[in-house]
Amino acid sequence: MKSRITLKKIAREFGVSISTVSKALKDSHEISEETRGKIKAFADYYNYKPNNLALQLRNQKTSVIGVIVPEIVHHFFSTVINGIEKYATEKGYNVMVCLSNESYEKEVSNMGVLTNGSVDGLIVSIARETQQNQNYKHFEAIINDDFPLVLFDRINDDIECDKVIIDDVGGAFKATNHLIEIGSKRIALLTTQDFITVGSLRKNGYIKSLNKNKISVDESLIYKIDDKESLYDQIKKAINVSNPPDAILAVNEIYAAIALKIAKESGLKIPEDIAIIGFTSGLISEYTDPPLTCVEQHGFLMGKQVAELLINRIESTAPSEFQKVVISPNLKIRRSTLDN
Amino acid sequence: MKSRITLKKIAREFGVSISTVSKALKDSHEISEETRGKIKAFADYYNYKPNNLALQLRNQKTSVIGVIVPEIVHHFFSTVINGIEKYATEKGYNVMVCLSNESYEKEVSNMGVLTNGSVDGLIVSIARETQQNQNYKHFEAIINDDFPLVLFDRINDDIECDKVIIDDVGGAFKATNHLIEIGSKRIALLTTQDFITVGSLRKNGYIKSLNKNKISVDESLIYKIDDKESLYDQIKKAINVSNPPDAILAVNEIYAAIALKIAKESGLKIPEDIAIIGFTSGLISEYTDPPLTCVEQHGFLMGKQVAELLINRIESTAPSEFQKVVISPNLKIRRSTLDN
DNA sequence: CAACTAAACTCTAACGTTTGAGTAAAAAAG
DNA sequence: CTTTTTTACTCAAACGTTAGAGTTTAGTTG
Repeated sequence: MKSRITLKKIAREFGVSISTVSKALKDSHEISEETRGKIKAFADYYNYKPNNLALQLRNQKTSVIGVIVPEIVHHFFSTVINGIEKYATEKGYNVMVCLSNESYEKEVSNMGVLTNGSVDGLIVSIARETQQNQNYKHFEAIINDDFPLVLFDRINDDIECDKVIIDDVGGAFKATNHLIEIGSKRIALLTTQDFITVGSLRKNGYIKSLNKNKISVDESLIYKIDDKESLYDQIKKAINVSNPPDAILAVNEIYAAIALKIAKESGLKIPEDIAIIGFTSGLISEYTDPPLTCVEQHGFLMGKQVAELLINRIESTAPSEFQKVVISPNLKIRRSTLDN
Repeated sequence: MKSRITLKKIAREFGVSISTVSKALKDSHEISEETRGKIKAFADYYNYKPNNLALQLRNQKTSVIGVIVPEIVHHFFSTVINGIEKYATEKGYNVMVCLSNESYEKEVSNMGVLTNGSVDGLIVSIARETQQNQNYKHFEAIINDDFPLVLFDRINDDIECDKVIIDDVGGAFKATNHLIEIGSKRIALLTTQDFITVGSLRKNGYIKSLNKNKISVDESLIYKIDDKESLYDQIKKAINVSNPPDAILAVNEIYAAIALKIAKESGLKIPEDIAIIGFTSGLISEYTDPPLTCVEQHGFLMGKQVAELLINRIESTAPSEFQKVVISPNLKIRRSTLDN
């Protein structure tokens, strides 16, 4: 790669000092019309652009936001990133995306790299392994430095920073209420293992709705799916039983789509024999047959919120209280719970 | 944000010079055991980490790869990014993702920002608007500087750099051959407008297969879908006709899923009355009923390839010929083309 | 005891930029 | 013709780091 033209090279070309060139390019009145003109023409011709690193170092400001997410091939996360990028660009920031790949170690190393001057602030959704280990030392380190940080979706309440979450309890509550309204009595829950916070929150919403509707919680209807084994086999066990449930609430889209598939294969009619609701993150729910009713998570809005909180934190000088923004999901009713 | 500790501050603390500190932390024999010890302990206590910007400026190397894609909420692109990130991390690089949002202007500005020192190399998939305008000046600029650049998927042959593409012609050829083999005679093509290169390449593959199988090309069976209008209405016009096609090849997953939905609504049996194949990028095809046969694009592999080419280019000193890597897609046969 | 060597530092330049302070020469003012 | 002002510059420091060259002091050698 050819090295780019710098102020120094232009200065040498005209036998002037570097600061003369810098000022000339900034149209400073300190430099004569004539000198300004020739320097600008030359710089233009050689396509001079100030070096970002040098500017960032001098200004102690990168105008870059770091984002660390567990995965990127995931509709919800990529939608959030899209929202972050949109808001960040409007405000003159670039976005640097890193993946933790659900690994504690990668999360730590990514945070280490990004916080050493590369970015002005950080947005993180915590890796599964970190949530499992409950090891948040790497967060404490940057919190102590008052490094701008916003957590979203996969958060931890002990970390003192701005946060944005979906109202998972409310979403599951709404969904369960809807199932009860359409007459379901035995609602199975397909959830994740307990350490996944969103999974357990959604379970709480499910239980809250049952309680409110005076339906006793039947633990045998709650299935904790392990993502490392065959989803298909595990979900089959929830449906192919002697006394199958009359409704299913799945904490994500894939579980719901698989449940739908299995139910159909078992000859069950949807929603007559079994109604199904999932939490959406993608487009699958729209194209299944029947299309799936789902809890919509508003990832784009979430991204904008997250970016807004972070940029405010970066740009404000006065310290202010940390905020926790809760985004209410809404229920998108489709034919998997409603005949038309 | 509290300012981080620097060599200068440590130097001041012990009344030594900055270089003493720098060397002490690097365990240089030039510094006495005693001084080294206390400096290292102090640095450790205050969690000293060298500032990246300063290192990058000094070393003229950022170890960051820039990626510019048209969208991120898109299974194919996010999968490619995943592959890039995987390989880049292995090689000690970070990834900075920017979105062109299909806009020429954003592509130009993103490239401008990233190439001014922020990254060591750039990976781009060209925005729709840029392909439409045929304006590639911004690429020429960085090509002239020998700035490391790799294009993927949405490429332009006039830009001299490394490239990675899917064999779109071959994929569509395979898919069309398969349809003909199962007895389809009137195969409709749901494609994009001509300026989208992948769309027109897939059309070429379709035509190539018809020619090879001695089926005349019926232009009235080729539908150029405009992404800005209602996909549903446009695709309906391809199916709800007096003499409907007996097969559909769609150049992406959404078109295929919508076609499937419309065909079912119209009372057509799949695949008996109408067989359907799409190019996949996501998970939809797996969960439709029947599941869709599709051309699989290997985005992750593509990402690794792209990153490998770029990092080789960055790290090699000797100039070498530009490569064009072609990845062969494969046909995943599901029930939308085959009874079971 | 002069000359040399080793130890343990410091200095300086470099990466590329900005900006306030300093300076020399020319022009204007008194 | 001296003083002041203006013009058009250059200098120096700063951001944080590294690495080779230079310096000081003490100890060793012949």
